[in-house]
Amino acid sequence: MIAPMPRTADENPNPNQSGNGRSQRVRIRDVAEAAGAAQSTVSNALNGTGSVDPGTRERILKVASELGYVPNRNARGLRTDRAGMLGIMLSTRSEAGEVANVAYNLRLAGGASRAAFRRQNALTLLPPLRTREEAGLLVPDGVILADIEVDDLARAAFDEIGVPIVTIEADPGSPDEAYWVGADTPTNTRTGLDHLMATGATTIAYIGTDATGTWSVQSAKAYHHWCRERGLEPVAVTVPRTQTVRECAEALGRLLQRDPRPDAIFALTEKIAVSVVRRLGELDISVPHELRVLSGSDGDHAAQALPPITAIDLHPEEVGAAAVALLYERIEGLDTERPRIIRATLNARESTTGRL
Amino acid sequence: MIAPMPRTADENPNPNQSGNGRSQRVRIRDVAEAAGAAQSTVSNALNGTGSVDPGTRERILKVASELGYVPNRNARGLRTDRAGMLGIMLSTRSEAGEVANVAYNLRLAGGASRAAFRRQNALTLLPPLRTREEAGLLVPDGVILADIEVDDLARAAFDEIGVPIVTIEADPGSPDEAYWVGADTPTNTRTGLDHLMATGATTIAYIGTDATGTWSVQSAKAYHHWCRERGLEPVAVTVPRTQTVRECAEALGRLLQRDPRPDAIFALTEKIAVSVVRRLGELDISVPHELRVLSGSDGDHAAQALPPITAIDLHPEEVGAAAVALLYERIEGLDTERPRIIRATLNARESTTGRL
DNA sequence: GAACGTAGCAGAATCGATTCTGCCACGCAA
DNA sequence: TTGCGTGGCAGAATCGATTCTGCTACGTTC
Repeated sequence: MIAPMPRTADENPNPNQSGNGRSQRVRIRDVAEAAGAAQSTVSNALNGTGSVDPGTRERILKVASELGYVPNRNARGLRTDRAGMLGIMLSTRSEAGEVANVAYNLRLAGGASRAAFRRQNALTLLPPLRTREEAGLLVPDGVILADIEVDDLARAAFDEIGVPIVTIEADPGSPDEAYWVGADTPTNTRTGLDHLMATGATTIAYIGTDATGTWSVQSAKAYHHWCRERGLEPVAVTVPRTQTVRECAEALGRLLQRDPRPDAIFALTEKIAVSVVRRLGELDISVPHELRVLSGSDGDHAAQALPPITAIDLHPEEVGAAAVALLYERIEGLDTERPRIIRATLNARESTTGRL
Repeated sequence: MIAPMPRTADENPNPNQSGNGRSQRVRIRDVAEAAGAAQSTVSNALNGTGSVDPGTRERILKVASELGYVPNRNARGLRTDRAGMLGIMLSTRSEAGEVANVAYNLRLAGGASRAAFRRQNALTLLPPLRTREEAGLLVPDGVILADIEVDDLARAAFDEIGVPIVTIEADPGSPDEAYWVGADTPTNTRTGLDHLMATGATTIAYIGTDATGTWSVQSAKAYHHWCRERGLEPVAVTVPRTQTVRECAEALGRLLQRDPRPDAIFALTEKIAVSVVRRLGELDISVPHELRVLSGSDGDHAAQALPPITAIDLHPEEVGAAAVALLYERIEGLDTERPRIIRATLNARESTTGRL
């Protein structure tokens, strides 16, 4: 009978092949042997825990790097009870690929992905989960919830199983919760409105959506405040969250019937802004001379419209990265600054400034 | 049946708080005790391995379900040498959020995410990785590479560390590799061209991109074949992969100068098609009466254009799900059918058929 | 009736990290 | 000199699953 091979120290002559056996990665034990130290010392040296002689530490780090040591995530996780991954849910409600602001969300996820990767953690894309049972099947160390609206089932599910949460924009259902990352929407909206006024507008209308998320709600509120402060009558309409071209055109139509006719429009989303500009082209209404248009969110489509649309860049990659950072701080129980506000910038383009 | 207390007595009055202690999940040992069986038997019963008496098996499954047992992923992974996650890289090259076909990619990732979740595996979003070292920091069980072009560094990196790969569309750099999922692009292109001809077109032009990915290359090739078969002169132009509105308008301009002027355009991407239709509106060229337009990829923007654009729906969610399935089969060494072709459907709309 | 094979299960080893426990040597104070 | 505290490290326990080994009871075959 052949004695069971307890794993030889021999080099695998063919390391490229995804062997049928266990992958022959360098273990902490190998580092310890090569450095002439105990496993515990190597672990302490690499993690900065315990007390290790500086000389010993140096030697261990050198050996580990030479051997190309990478800790086994499962072993570490088993001991520390960490999954080594964060979750991100781009939509907590919509079925299929019906995510609302596609470009924003993809850039958001990209930024979060990079930030997690830098910490050697995985960012996993979670499908919409509604119940505690579903959420319990794949438990990340923490979760980022985007596009969250009132009474969100996903938030409740993760709350119940004790997974730390950070939301993108404040959760309208939990106004006291400070663990969120997003924009200073009131300020951004006012900046946009001020810009429109500075370009000569006198009657500024507003097109938002009927979504109940914080961004949408806050922006509309800020618009009304801004108007009231100036003694202007607000002229606001909303489109359904599907924001189809037709719906946007109809909303625009309602605004154009107003008397006096607005000479500027603050459109909350890129999709609305693009549809509005296109429709104005069809109606032969000159942008920006007869009507200025500004978008509350920037992206390719706004930048490439004809004319290019002035837009507020919310920097979604930064938002994603900040969400990951805040989430780790929450997981680790650190009492850091929150919420985390990402400053937006206004990209002035022809739709408000005319040909440059 | 006795209500078995997993772990020690319940001393956490605030289950929402992420406890500082180890999470109190049910372990296989708890199931074994409650069912009066050995851990090994429970494991065999749950995994369908070894030989377990049907009665015992039944009892164990019942107990496990009652206790809400969910296996610890780290412990399992440590033993089986699996990460329990797949990676997906939406762009192997572009920096930042410059993914090309945003809507397609987000739906692709959504489909893959669901499919992985159903197997209790995580789908992790990987940032663009170019080197073996980068890829070694976070090693998934397998990886899906989308938007792959010739001489792709990401493919090489994962190949070197032995991570199984499935690509979205064939890898133009490895034509013999069959582990890919995608569309039957030649057939789809011909279907679109046939549709244009069936609606009365006689001179069909083509606008593609200069990307070197298989989809782009194959479609252009199919167009030329199709023309040759019919003795028609191909009229094809390309736009840079940025596909800005301006670039698309210029490409269209070149086509309109041709004599005879085309009466139909096959536009490869949704972005091109939308830009073309908009530009035609500006030029007062009637769609579809003077010029029919068809898009090689469907999405919201095509469906909501004015007029709505006939488009080929590539069913990206299905592609993503199939990619996950094929990847698992590759990981498990199964010799299953490959490549996996997802049948596309043609959504006929007004841009070719006129008002319905 | 003895020998043998096998289904079913219990017990223990194992994966590779972190972390607890305890030993040793050394420095300093009494 | 003796005693005590402590830095540094070795050894071993531990996390929770899978899987190997071997025992027992039962049936079958000669």
